[in-house]
Amino acid sequence: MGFFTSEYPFKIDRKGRLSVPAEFRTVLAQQSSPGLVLMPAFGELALDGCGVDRLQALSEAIDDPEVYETDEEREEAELLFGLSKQLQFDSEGRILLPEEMRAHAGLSDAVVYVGHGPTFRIWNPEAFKAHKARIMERSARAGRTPALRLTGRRRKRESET
Amino acid sequence: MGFFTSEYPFKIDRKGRLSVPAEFRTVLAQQSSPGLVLMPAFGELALDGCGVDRLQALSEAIDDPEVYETDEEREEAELLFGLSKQLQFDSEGRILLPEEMRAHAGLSDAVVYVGHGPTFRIWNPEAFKAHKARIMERSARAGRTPALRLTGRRRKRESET
DNA sequence: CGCTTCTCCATTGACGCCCATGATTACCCA
DNA sequence: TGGGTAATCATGGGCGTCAATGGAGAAGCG
Repeated sequence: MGFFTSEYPFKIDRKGRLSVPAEFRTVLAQQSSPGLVLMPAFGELALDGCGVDRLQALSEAIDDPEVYETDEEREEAELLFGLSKQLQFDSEGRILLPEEMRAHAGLSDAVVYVGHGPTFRIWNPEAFKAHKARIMERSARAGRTPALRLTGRRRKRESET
Repeated sequence: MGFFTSEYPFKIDRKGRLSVPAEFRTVLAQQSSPGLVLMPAFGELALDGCGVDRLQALSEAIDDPEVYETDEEREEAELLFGLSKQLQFDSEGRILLPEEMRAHAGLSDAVVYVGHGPTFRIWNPEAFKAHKARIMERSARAGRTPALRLTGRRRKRESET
């Protein structure tokens, strides 16, 4: 399955329509059902997006007693399902942003799409700029170079002991 | 899977296009999806490149709760996906270098590809020359002969005891 | 009947596709 | 083995197509 990368600035038109980057659409087109899913990103002026198949998998995980360890976590996950919306593209590859989504992320006339691998995020542009700066500064202060990992630290620690 | 070796000087044409070495393309052609992935190399005037499969694996690791233990590290990884770009070859095996990439590595009209094994790097030629000299000098001063390793020291020690 | 939401069409600018060229390399055959 | 030939590669440029965006009209819903 595909994954989402890169940043794309896009405009919201006067009718509340928002084009989805062509690259994202080709990834989403590989899914079993067209369209995409949006949900609010908690604590950020942003929306989280993904394909329908991911929500299907998350839905199955809700039933798996191994996945959520506490009732609280499960309840939060259930709430997120309620806040999610499945949206279809129009013939030009646009979606109509629901009002709650625009309100949550404080979107007026522009957004930034940011690929996160299996998901992507739709940001308020100013909020994203600030977020990015904050993350970069934090990682620099921690003397760390941001890196992608294939495996966890735990495995390394085990071999050290 | 293949690996990347050697150094190749290449030109950026007036339209911002950059040929990918034929040797690299044959390695990349073995992947499940054509094209390549570029991301800025932190702290260097260079870009890191790899095949799509590698990023696919890194993408799956994002969902694994064992891999990124802290929210900070995960946020940095997500940001890196935003800074990464999936690029397709044109019919002549070239890519179109995005403006941010050129800006990060200070690329004007020439680059040097350097194979790093599972990945490769696209360098600003002057920066690479300086980098190479610095590494060689450092290893000479440390009285060390550069060497490739198959396994880490730690594991070796364990097996000795 | 008014408002929202799809469908259709238009525009413009970027990007991918095609063709061309020179140079090097690999290949073949005597 | 050596020379000739064909193939491949790096590079350049023209042009058609598609993507992003905007707007007008038709169709659904309250």
